[in-house]
Amino acid sequence: MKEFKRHLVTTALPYANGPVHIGHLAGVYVPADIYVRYLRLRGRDVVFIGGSDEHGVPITIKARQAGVSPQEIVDRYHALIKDSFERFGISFDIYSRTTSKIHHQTASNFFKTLYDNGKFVEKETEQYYDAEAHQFLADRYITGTCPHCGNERAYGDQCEQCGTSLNATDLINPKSTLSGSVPVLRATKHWYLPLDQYEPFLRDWILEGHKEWKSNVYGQCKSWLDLGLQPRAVTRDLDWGVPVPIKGAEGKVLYVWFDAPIGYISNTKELLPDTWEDYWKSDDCSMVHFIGKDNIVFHCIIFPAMLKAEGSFILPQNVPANEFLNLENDKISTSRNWAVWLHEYLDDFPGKEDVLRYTLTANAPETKDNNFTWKDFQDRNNNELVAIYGNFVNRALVLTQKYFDGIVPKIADLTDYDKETLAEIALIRANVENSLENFRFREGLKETMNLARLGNKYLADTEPWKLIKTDEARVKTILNVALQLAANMALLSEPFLPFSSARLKEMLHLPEIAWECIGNSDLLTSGHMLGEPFLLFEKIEDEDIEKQLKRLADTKVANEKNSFKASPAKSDISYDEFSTMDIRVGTVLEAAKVPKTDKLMKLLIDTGIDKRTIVSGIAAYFTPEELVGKQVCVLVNLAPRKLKGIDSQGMILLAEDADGKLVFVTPDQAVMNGVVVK
RNA sequence: GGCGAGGUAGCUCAGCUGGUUAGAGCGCAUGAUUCAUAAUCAUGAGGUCGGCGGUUCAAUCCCGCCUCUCGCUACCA
Repeated sequence: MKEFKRHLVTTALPYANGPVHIGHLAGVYVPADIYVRYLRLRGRDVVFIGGSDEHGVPITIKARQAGVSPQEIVDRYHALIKDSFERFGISFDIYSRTTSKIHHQTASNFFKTLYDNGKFVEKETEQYYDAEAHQFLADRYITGTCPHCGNERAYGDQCEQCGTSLNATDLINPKSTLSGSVPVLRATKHWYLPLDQYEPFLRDWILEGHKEWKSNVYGQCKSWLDLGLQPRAVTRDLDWGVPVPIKGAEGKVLYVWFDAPIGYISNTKELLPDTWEDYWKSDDCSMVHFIGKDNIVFHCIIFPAMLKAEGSFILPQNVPANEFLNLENDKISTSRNWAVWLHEYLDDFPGKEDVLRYTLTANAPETKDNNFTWKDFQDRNNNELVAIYGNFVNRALVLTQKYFDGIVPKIADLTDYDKETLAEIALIRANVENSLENFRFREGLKETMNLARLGNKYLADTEPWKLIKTDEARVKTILNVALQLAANMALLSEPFLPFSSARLKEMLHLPEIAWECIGNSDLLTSGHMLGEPFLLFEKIEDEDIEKQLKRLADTKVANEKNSFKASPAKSDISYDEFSTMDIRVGTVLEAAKVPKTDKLMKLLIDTGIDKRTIVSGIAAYFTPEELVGKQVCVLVNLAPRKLKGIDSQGMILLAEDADGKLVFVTPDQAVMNGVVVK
């Protein structure tokens, strides 16, 4: 592995419309912080960049809902996020934000450079425009009736009732959420980054040049490249963001995914106004992006293409993306409040920052999605941190206190076993280093704990509490060795457990010692006065865990209550309008799954009028066998539509339950096919 | 459906380019021990390495098919 002069470590910018939860921590911030702390301890030149992502449509919507300005929203969450990271010991060199002046300038200049060098393609498309509010509407600003489930409050990008993703133009009766007026389609011009042109470069750089990347990252990139890249719009019609810095682009801003990664550059600039280019534009700097798997394509495909287009920046050396963390066997979800929020954890478990850091690292989703449970959190604290690490330290200190008044005793003679034990430290250190250099944090942590295990074994084998009656000189040697192990543990565990490391150093009255000294057996000199022993970790009781579990159970109950709300009645219609719908009872004659789809079923229906083909999205809930012979209600005068190449002539009526399950609306006695439903 | 990642002991995970009896931590059982927050130490039980085929002298590791989980994507009148 090439030795770099400088290191630039970035973490995904959390979106400033909500607080940070354990999923963010486990996937991005904890591993990044371990890596950075390690590099610093090795004396490497490293900058650690973080910040809030504060632009984009969801923030403007949240602001509108709360009746405040977008700035107020981002101010609130930026402050909350920044503060909780700080309390949790994520050791950013800077945690800034994309609404900063310097970011606006940087992003603006970046765009301008690409524009001036002809790196963009201009395209005109038709988008909804609100004539009353005098602006184009992002998909999220348009509501209307979902063509699938009839929800009248579906958004232009997605219906939140049935989960379908939509195009704004799909909506029935579209309405602008700004003015309530009916939007009109109008042409608008945007700039696109022609990603397709960068395909050969990306292919060579990633697929040939970075085979060492994690398999999930490499595989995802390969998948994208093999599918073929499309030009992507880098601008939007919106009034919240970085204005597009060219003439004729008034009212347009940079699309949020274009401006956000530039935030890494801006924040470095803010931190190091004079020397930032040493990190961003010098081949002897290694840049590493810590992200979650949802961000792979942005950091491995799009941002590198942007950097390449600009021309003067380096590309990331690695992008160690993690998978996702689940919570108590369920997906973490901000909207469902299914999460452990960092700021709440810090309040509920004061002084236990390292317990969460430990649990999240030991169980990090490095290779696949993992599950966080409070029981596991308690077990790892009680059985590992307390029983192995804390206990060993406590034993060494308490024995020294008891026998030698807390003064590091002098070594008489080292036995072979003593020497072997001490020699083990350097081996463990090498293993930890190797793990961390290769982004294997789980493994590094386990290795670190092996040092404490070694200490416990050493004490059990040498039994100083027995020897004290017969051979005080030997006990002095034993405790000296044990204390050296404890001191080494204080140093070795620092990247992972910085708070405990500091407390242990304090307990040992250990001065600042270089990482390279780990493995030495004279970190504490004889005659050195130790501090008062206190407990490094405390047990976590069942009631603490039960409190957290109850909170989650309450959330679940609340979610179930909220999940089903009968949608409000639609506006009145006349009988004539109703009677235009021709609904008949029909019988299913044949049913077969449509190949190459998950949900579509092709049905042949005897409507009494004729026999016709209808395609319906019910394959997930019914088998063909149970459908044949069934009587159903059919809207027969719905305009035909092609689905997967099959002409669908009508619609089967179904009721969708709160959990999405579909149920037929069917006559409760057999009737003739073709009978009218009214 | 397409693509990607994953399916290894009760739980969480290792297993690097195929090679002797498949490993670790936690949990469990038994024994030892009492300096220590009943904390530790030793020993042990426990796996048809998702299923079926194939390549090979030899496959957890390579190839094909199937199946389950997660993600991206298509589809839902």
